[in-house]
Amino acid sequence: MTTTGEGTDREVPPGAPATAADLPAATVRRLPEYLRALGTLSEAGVETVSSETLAAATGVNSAMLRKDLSQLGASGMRGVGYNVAALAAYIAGVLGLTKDSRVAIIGLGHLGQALARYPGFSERGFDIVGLFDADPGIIGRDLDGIRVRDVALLARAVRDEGISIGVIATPGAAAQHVADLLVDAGVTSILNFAPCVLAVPQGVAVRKVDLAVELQILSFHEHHKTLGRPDAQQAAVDRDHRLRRRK
Amino acid sequence: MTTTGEGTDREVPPGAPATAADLPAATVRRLPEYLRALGTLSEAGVETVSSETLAAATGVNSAMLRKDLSQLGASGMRGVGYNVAALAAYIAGVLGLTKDSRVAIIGLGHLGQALARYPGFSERGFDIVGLFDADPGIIGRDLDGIRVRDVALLARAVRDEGISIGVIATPGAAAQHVADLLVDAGVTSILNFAPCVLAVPQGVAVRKVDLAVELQILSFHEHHKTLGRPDAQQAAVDRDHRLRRRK
DNA sequence: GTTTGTGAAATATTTCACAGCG
DNA sequence: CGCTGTGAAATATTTCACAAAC
Repeated sequence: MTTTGEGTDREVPPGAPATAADLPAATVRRLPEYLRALGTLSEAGVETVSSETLAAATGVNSAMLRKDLSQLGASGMRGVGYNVAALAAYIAGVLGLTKDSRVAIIGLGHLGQALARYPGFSERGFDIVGLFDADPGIIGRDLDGIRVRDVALLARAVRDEGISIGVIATPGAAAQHVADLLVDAGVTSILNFAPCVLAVPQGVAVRKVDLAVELQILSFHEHHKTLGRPDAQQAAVDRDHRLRRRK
Repeated sequence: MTTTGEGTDREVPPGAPATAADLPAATVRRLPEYLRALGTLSEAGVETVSSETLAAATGVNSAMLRKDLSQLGASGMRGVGYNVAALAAYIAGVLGLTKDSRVAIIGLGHLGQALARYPGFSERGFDIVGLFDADPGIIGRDLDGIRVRDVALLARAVRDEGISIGVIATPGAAAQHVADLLVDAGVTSILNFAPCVLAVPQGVAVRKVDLAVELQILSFHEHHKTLGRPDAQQAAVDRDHRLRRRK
């Protein structure tokens, strides 16, 4: 068996499994996908799922899925599959989603405002409790019941309101300054939408999302598709096209 | 043009270098970062940059940067570094950014509206020329001079208006249908913000951005930081903290 | 002297393929 | 039987380290 060797049987303690501390980064990236697919299955009333089916729903290879789960310490039943509800709860525990996290968004231009109103955050356990901007024209504005505050008040709010995640949606030029404020206030998880690399101390996790970068990567593929082939291979595309739809 | 052709051999044709077709995916992901950093340097009046400096500005190892560039076919000067302007032009060529791409956004809820107004797209060569939604309450609305059309008109618009990239910002339930419409209309590059896996035929490139997933990954790190250590190691964090800022 | 370009080593990640459990 | 769990093989990616170019 994996590790956890102990007592009579694999009763998973509420918090998180003993092992989960140093999962491969690639595995961690996939866990939220698994969780989402499990949620869909659960809503559909499915109680058990095979690695093959769950892998198809998340776009990965089934062996990789099994390996990911076994590294987590989760377990299925041979010949049967995984219990959907139990597995979802287990993954949620590993991801630390058993209680909601409190999030601040800094920078309320178009993107920041959209993020502040994005329902997917609260649906998945992230409470947006603070909105901050430096622009007097934006400070004081009300977004879905939350008032935008002066970024000068950020540090205190982080401490007083238990904010653990900062989302930076400012222009690139302001992003490093905001990151410094967040770090000084004790935030160790940052999601950065500004198009720049942030310097932060060891121990602070930063994830970067750059929307234009995604388009540029698509542009690369587009460019080399039309470049590499005059027009061929379109047949194969059309042929496969009817295989999609439904899991 | 791209390489500033040198004499007899390796005259790179305007479009892209001879080699660029099958770059490692990891390299392609980094090219937009390099390009952005080069743009910043260029604006600052810098003419030449070493792999060490450019790597620092993009958060990668300098050897990897050099390997990436040499795989592209780009070249620097030993003892000197890379010409900023030439390298930027070269990478832009490889990414197919020499001419603007035409983009449609489907789904104009909060996120879609923010994307439609996001200045970073047009700044980096992506023209948003079509906005589509299925909601009669949104169709007809005007966003920064572009009118939102009925999604039923999508296929024709793709063909008539030379749209090559589709951005899906609908709820998950509608995303696969929209993807099918796009694919049927001939779009082969899709950026998907909906929280679901899209099935598309071979030859269609899909990139997925799920904002909640990013927060969940941060949650994992946060969870296992506070879990693994009662409170230690904060000293090291604070010590390093003053090393940031400025490259 | 500095910095590129790159083999070779080290890691990380994915896939195969099958023993073994339920 | 079908399906999990996992060694071992295959790939992919990153880092090291140094010779060659300027």
